Amino acid sequence: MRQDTRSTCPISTGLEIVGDRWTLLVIRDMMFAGKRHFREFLQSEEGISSNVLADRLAMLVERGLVTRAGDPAHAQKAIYSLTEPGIALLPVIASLSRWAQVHFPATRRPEARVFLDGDEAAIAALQQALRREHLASGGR
Amino acid sequence: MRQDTRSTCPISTGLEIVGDRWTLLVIRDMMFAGKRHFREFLQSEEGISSNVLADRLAMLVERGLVTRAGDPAHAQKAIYSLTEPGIALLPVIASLSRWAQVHFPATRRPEARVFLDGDEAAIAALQQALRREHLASGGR
DNA sequence: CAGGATCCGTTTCGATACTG
DNA sequence: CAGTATCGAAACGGATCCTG
Repeated sequence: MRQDTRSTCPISTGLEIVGDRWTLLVIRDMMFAGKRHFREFLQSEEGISSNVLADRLAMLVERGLVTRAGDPAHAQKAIYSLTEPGIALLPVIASLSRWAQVHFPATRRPEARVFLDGDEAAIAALQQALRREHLASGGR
Repeated sequence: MRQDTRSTCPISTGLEIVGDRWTLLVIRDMMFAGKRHFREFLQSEEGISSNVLADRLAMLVERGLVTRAGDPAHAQKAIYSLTEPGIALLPVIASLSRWAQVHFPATRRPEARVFLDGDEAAIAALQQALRREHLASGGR
């Protein structure tokens, strides 16, 4: 029972997890802009709205890419932090970012400059920093 | 590190281009499953619907990731083919795929096995094959 | 028959007002 | 400040229809 009308593709993509319009943007903000609080994500220039942001953060926590620290019931602190699976997305985002800069330079904002893809040392260093931060703020 | 109300992130992501739910799936099918025709994309197990598929293909052609060959006005052949920017996404998809397999093995379908990330030679070879195919089927 | 357009019910989004 | 409630707008998904 291999082949019916539905043909399958020989790779899995992970797009079920990060394939929507906002999820990767939130993760990017945590990685490269050091954002930790609900309010900070709201202020990203792409302009996510609060209900969608709440939804995506909840999903990220549920799937284990992010943890939420602070009072579980009601907290006005709410610190979000990347877990290991989340941190592991760094090379993917770097790779995508480089693709965009090379093939669609027009979409690049003036301030956009970090260019990690291919720089293994820099990637590893940033990942280490994120790991340390994760541990510091309530880790795992 | 500067801060106003709209804080910006130091990298551009390319998500404006490939950040929706379907675009990367179509590209993946072209890369790894050798799909070329409208009908074939429709049959992917994720189940894209024909109106959405038509829309995404048109957008991919417009943005230059894909070309459409056949009679420009009305053709019942309609062969879609990846351009260089499209082909350049291969490492990104490979990287994402590996991430998913490592951190979310549960999402992996049994048939999913290709594992190119990190295998530079294999990536380059597949890209070469795609370039040849692109030239063969109406190139540029 | 293939590519794709059209119609329409359902889901998701986006903006903003609101609550603890 | 961290979210929720609400509601109109847009996108989706499915079926069907149209055109070579």
